Amino acid sequence: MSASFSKNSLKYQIAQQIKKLIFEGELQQGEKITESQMAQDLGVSRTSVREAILLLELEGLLISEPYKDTRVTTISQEEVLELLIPMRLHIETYALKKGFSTWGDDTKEQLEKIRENMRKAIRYEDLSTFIELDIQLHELIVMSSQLDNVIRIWESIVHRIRLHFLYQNSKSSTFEKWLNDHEVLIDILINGKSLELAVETLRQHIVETNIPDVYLLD
Amino acid sequence: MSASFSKNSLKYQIAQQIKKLIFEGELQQGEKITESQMAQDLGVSRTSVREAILLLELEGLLISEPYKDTRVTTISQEEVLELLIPMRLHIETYALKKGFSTWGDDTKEQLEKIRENMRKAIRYEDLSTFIELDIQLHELIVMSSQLDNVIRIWESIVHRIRLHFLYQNSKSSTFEKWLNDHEVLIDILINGKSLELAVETLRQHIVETNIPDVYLLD
DNA sequence: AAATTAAACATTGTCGACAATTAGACAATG
DNA sequence: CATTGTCTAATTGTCGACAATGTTTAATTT
Repeated sequence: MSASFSKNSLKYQIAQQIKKLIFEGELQQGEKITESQMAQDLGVSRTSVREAILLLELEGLLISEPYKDTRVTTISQEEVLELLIPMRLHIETYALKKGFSTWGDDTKEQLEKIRENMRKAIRYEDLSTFIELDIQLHELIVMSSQLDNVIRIWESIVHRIRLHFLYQNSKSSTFEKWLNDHEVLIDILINGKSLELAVETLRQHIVETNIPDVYLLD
Repeated sequence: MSASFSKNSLKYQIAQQIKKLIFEGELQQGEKITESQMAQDLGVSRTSVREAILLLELEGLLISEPYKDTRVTTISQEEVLELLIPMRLHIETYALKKGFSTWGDDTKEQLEKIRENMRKAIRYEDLSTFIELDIQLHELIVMSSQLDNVIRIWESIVHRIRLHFLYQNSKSSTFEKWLNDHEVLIDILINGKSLELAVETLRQHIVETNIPDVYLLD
């Protein structure tokens, strides 16, 4: 199974740049994108931009109507909380179950690095960087499973979730709580011997960092 | 929210045709697809085929390596049973919860039609048509929710599942059981007043038709 | 003969040009 | 006055050609 994706091809790079525009708030939900304009801005052909757009459309970040336009997707909070996050939970715990036993030193080194940077982000009270690192952490867990199908589905889900949380004023009240949470999780992932404990900690972590108490009925 | 997808654009048509080749067994798992060949066969340009391939790649049916080739995806039974089907369960029950109350007469007519055709398929002992109708039934449930994001994720999941079951010798032993199952499910969907009952019946149905007893631990 | 290099081929990646479709402005019609 | 039809501009859809890359084959060297 091809572990190495084609992250360096032009269309992926373009998709990445458009993603950046979206996640940094340059492009807001519902805002229009024109292929030719984007092609000119980025100095590439429209064909490549089209492929990038198709990519992002299938990833759920953009939605385009034929002969009309392409716009940044609008996602409802309900969908995020009731559908996307539960699915994310499924995927990540599955990836951890399947991959944990094969984790090498490199994975643990990356974990260590993320923890290091998280502590830094905390010292500088840099919330956005911290959130970025949180995503990296979860990405690492999924990537380490080396299951291509899992990785892809996860990406499409997480992008949608991320897009939604962009337009939520992140409450820094929960920030304090997250700090300890991450320390515990990473410690278990690096040193823990029990897969079950790791999975359960991860599950708890996702639920607590994402789902308001109101929705915890299921 | 744009309920009408762009199912008629060329790339979707091409994607559909390639899908057909896959689901009818013309193209087997791991088999290679060449863009130019496909373009020639279908009488369209390579660009359009490329876009269709990208579509199917993101839907999980194809996997392509840059400058090398594109092949039909290989999916493990483990992924299907432990990841994809549980996610499918999530999605369909969610779609039913959200959409059920807004179902109009047209939806119920379509349900009736599917039931009709299922009975026919049974009389002729046409298993493959029956399976096709089963997919249509579930598709209808999801489509009726009119939630674009949900529909997309569902499609990508179901295509992968379908691809997998293609290469499983469908046991006709369970066939008998399915017949009654479907009658009950459709009856509740058409006449049932209780959403909860409908959801629970659907859940039961998916579990029973897809997951071998061995995997029912969760 | 085995290993290495180089040329030829097949396939995918990128591009600019042209066609098809849509939306909006504006006139013709009842 | 509302409606319908027609033009125009903007945008997306489709195409064939050429560039970049990977694979195979054949020649060359040891």
